[in-house]
Amino acid sequence: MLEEKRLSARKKPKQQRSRQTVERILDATRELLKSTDGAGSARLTTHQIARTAGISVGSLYQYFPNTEAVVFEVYREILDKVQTILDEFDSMEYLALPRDEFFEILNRKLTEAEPDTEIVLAMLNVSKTYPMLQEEERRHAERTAKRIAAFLRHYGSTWPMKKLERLVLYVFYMDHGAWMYRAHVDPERKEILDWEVATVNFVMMQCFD
Amino acid sequence: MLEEKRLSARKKPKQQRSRQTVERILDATRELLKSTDGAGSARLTTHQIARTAGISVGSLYQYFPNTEAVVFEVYREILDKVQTILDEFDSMEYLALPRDEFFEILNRKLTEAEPDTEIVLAMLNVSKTYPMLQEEERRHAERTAKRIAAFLRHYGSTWPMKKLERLVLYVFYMDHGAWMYRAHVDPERKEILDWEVATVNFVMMQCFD
Amino acid sequence: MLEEKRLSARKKPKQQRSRQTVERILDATRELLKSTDGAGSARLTTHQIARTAGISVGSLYQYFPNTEAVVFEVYREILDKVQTILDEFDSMEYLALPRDEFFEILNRKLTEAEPDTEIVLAMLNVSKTYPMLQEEERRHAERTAKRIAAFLRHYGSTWPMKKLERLVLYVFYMDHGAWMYRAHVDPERKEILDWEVATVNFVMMQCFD
Amino acid sequence: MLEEKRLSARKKPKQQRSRQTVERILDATRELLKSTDGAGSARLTTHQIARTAGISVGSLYQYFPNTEAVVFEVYREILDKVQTILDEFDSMEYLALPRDEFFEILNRKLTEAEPDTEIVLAMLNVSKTYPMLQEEERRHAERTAKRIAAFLRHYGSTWPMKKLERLVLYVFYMDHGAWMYRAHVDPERKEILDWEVATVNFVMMQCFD
DNA sequence: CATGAATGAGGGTTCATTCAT
DNA sequence: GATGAATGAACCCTCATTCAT
Repeated sequence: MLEEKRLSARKKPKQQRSRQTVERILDATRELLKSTDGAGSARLTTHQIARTAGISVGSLYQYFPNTEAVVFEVYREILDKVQTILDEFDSMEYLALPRDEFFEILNRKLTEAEPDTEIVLAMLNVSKTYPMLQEEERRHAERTAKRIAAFLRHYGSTWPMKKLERLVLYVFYMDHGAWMYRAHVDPERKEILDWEVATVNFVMMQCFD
Repeated sequence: MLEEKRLSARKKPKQQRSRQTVERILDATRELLKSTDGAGSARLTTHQIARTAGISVGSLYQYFPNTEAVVFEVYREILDKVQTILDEFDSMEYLALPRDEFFEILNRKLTEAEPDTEIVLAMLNVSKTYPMLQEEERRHAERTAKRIAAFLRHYGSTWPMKKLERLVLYVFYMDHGAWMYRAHVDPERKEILDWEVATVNFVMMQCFD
Repeated sequence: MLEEKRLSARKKPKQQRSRQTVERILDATRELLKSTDGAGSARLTTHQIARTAGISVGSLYQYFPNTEAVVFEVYREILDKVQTILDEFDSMEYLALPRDEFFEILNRKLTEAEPDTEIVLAMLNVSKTYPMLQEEERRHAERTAKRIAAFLRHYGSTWPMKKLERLVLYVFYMDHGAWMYRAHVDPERKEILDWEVATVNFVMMQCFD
Repeated sequence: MLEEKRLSARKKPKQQRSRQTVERILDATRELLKSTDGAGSARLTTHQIARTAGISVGSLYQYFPNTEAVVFEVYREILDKVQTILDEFDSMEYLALPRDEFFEILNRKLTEAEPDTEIVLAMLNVSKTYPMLQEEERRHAERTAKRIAAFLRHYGSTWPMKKLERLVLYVFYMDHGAWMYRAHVDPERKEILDWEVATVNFVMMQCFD
């Protein structure tokens, strides 16, 4: 009875035209999210998105069951990039590297995964107002923590797995803060990147003491 | 065109009864913010607040020009506590302490400034949906950064002032992340506190290298 | 989680003004139901009702949680009249009458309970499109059947109670048809009344064979 | 201004494929009507019908100008069966039967005309929401009443024709009620059939007194 | 002052219908 | 012919804000 609110796309676009429409919707959403500049209302409306995308509301609803689903799609694309990077490092080639080098490269890659700082921040903000996004965020955090914890184990940490996961999770959330800093204060300056990497390294390396 | 929205209370409550009403409104707001559990979207409505406060909407508008102003007031009280602490430490007495002890005490005090974790987190969340709150948050961050940067200077950092301020700001935002970690993952476990203090210290102390 | 859709009024009107508003809403609803002439779309909209009542949609929602609730209220007033009549007959005074007289009077009273044929018919029609109204209708039917079955028992029918209830229910639904006849075909002509009473009597009296 | 809505099929399907498509549409509609279970609101949507029929909306509009027309077609097929039965009885062969036997057979045939109880009831329900269906229903009722009245005349009733027609019409509508009873209360139990036949007989036979 | 009734713009969503491919 | 993408009017409902009492 309690019909689960769908987030998945409603309809698989079959024709060329519709694939374009979906892309336009996602683009418009990204644009709007950015335009709020990390400072914004954090709530998009279907009409807004449709207007920006140059389509009608009806069209939006052909492909997405609700606003949240649109935002969800945009978000998932961002999160997927992170998982892809982790997949890449989860290989003989990388895991053979010396510990410090491995994490140095990994962390740098993750930090630079999404070049569009504004949109990541906007996502973190809006996610607060969409319950399903919150959940996805949390799931993503946990999955990521698990995988990085495994890397730490591989490199010889003797901490129990659960504790390792919590540590990574802590780094993960802490890093949200770094995003805010970047967006609000210092979108260009290089020093933040170094600070960030240094901090992440410092915290993570505790597990080898 | 862009009519500046008023945030200050409409009238200064002078009589006993009025001050009581204002206080009831603020209490209700705090209560509602907390009840969102740090996870919620937390758009408050004027009716909600009024009902919780046991007054009528009309009365609410006697004292506040709009919802944002109410939330703003609550927020300002929280932020003020931080400034008060900084005032306290900005004195001969404290500044005579040894460096490590000074920052140890300061950081601990700041961390414990607002005992009500839930409400701070709720505020961080809702602030995203109220532009004026965002601004206030930013102003607060900068003011605080300036003052702590001054402390770091006092204790001998040779970094340029601007860079010091950025460093503190970085710590400041990073700490937001720690709040989220606490709320989402680990409201009880003690280890987070140690990690947090260690991290903050690590980052800050860079300016003395 | 599955928040039961409310049908009860939202707010008890406290001031004179609001009681008027509620009355205006109900009047408008009745008017609209009738104006469809038993032939109509069978679906009212909130805007329609509000416009007809000369108020704003918002006001409607102050007193009713949704359109269905408004219609429900109108309906309940009609059904209540029937229950009131049954209450009246459930008394020493009436139950002492001879059988044929008792049912003769009862049936005539029930038939004439709601003088506004059109609105009863409209209700029967719209109820199809509002699940909660359907339920109420059914509840009403069963309650009524039970009560009249008890009367039949009192007058000596030896049929089992359940069967008696079914018989009355049958009469009840059959009579819906008579309403349609009246509304569609013959709003004035007296003969229908006699036919109706005769039919009802004929069917009911079977239980005394 | 009041542009008359077309109900007839847009094109006469001549080719094999087209007739098949039309048939699929009608089947889908019947299926959907039944699935509302006699209790449902039963506003069908064009997309629903098309999907169920396994065709595209566009195709549906090739053959029917709008949803109402589709339902209309389904309805007409049901009503036509009744007329066909009446045609059959309007013949020397049947009219030579004794009165009681004639009506006995006729009523039984009519009752069993449409074996699909659910769909008849669904139609009675949805017809309320389509003005043109209502009209058709009424036309059908009047036509049928005229014909049966003629039978009654043939068998010697001395009532004026108009009055006879009204009587049959009354029986006709009353019987709608019986359908509802069956659907809501007692889909299995045999007693209802006997009650129904008895009632119809009782009412009709009045015209021979 | 306090109350709560009234307002209506605006957001979410559906669906009949048209039309380019 | 068939397809399904696109449209937008229309419905439902909420909530900030005003104002008569």
